[in-house]
Amino acid sequence: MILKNISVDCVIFGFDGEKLNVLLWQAEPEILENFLTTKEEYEEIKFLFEKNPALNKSDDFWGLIGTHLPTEEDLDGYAKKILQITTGLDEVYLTQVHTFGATKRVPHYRVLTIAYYALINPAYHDMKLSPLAKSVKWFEINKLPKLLFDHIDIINEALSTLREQVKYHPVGFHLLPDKFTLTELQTLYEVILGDKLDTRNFRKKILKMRLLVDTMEKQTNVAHRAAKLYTFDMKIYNRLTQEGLNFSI
Amino acid sequence: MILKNISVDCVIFGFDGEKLNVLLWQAEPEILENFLTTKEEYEEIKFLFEKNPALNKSDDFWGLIGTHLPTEEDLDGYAKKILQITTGLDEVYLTQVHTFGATKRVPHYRVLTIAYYALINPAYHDMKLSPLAKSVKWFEINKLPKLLFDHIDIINEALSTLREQVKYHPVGFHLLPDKFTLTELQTLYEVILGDKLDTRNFRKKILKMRLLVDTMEKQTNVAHRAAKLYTFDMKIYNRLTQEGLNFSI
DNA sequence: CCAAAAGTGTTAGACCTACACCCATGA
DNA sequence: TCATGGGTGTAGGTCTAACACTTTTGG
Repeated sequence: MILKNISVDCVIFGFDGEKLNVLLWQAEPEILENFLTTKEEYEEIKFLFEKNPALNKSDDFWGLIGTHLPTEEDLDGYAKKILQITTGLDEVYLTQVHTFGATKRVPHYRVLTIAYYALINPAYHDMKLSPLAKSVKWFEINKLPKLLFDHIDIINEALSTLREQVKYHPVGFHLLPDKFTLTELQTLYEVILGDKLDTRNFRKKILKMRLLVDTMEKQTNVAHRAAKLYTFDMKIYNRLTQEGLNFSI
Repeated sequence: MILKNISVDCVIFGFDGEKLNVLLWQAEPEILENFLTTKEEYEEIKFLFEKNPALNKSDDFWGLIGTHLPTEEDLDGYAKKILQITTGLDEVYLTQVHTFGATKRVPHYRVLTIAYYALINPAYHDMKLSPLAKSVKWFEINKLPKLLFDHIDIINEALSTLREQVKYHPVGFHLLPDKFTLTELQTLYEVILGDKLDTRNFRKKILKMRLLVDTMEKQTNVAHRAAKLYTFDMKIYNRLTQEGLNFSI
């Protein structure tokens, strides 16, 4: 059984070393069926999609990844499931952001959506291998396509939540590969906060936290001085996640 | 029409000058009817309440103020409406906190609840004048009664959101009367943060923000030196609400 | 004149900001 | 040897934390 008035949408952020991206899809009927446990579940809500002109295949509208919530699924668990199916990732940073519930946010039917945001590192997953490959695509956060419903509001809300979070919690690290350079970390912060940071001060502040561990490795095959690779100290990472930190550089 | 799978619950915080309190109710059928536009709406969901043993009048369980969401009500608007009916207050600080959606959070039926929290100043409203007077009561935040469902989790989540918010946004002021003393403000912060603060440092920090305006009035009828009364500067207040502030005293 | 809470300043250390040059690497 | 980005230190100003006594008021 499907809860017809309730959907879950995920704003999936990814960082490619230069830009902040969001993962969007064009949800065709056969894809939606993958999300639901039984064919009957899909039949139940099919009319919502068929009635909706913005979901015609001919259209160039994109949407957040998500579907209606099945009766027997916990809310948080289902958000996680959506992410697993879409990206193949299991241990992902995923948090509820906000519930959008204006009466007219979706035409023809009352649907509230509970928005989550996720931070993933695209390097860990080759999207081309996913069964959803044809319909899923990364978009730069400031070059978004036309979006369904109020999805632009949802993305903006998730982005401002990310910006708030990143100031006091070490969330940004979820977007990086296991080993990363200080410059990559700085670029990540600059992209999220939308501002340039001073390199020397940034490094001082980060290193003082003792959050980073020098792996003793370096970049290879770069046409300039190779940068040290760091990883982060899980103990200190977890402590800072609990206690918060002040990262208003 | 009522959305049977969706309810809205409000965690209403009040400050009496000494303690932080939460407003709870014992929702009897005749009271619930007041919240719904038509009698038919109540009939639709009556069975949910009748089936629920925790809602027998004989019981000493209390719950958060809230009901199921009607189809034609915007989510935010309805949370505001609940608050209006309960407290008579109109211009109230009200924010969405979190949506609780575990499958078994309510027995017999799947109900997700969207939790809001509100900050009000009880001095502005005599609860005894409300038609809900018999069923509504303030409880100290650390002397809560037995609570329905997962309402204790909801209160805890709202409280930790309040604690986070208060560090970087001037939300605490909503809990104070128009004119207040610096000691009252300090007590409020101490109660919310659950910690003692240094009086001299607190005053320096607050006054440096230029957020407070000296009304040139003083307390009367106190058996000690009368304290100055302050109000706050709405322009600076609004700016700080936008930009955030650092109140980690 | 007593009890009770209001009100006030200084100092030492930590932290933040601004700023410019040399270093290592591959092509 | 050149182009490219990696890596480093200092000084001045601001903010924070710790700390104790005098003032005003009503009873």
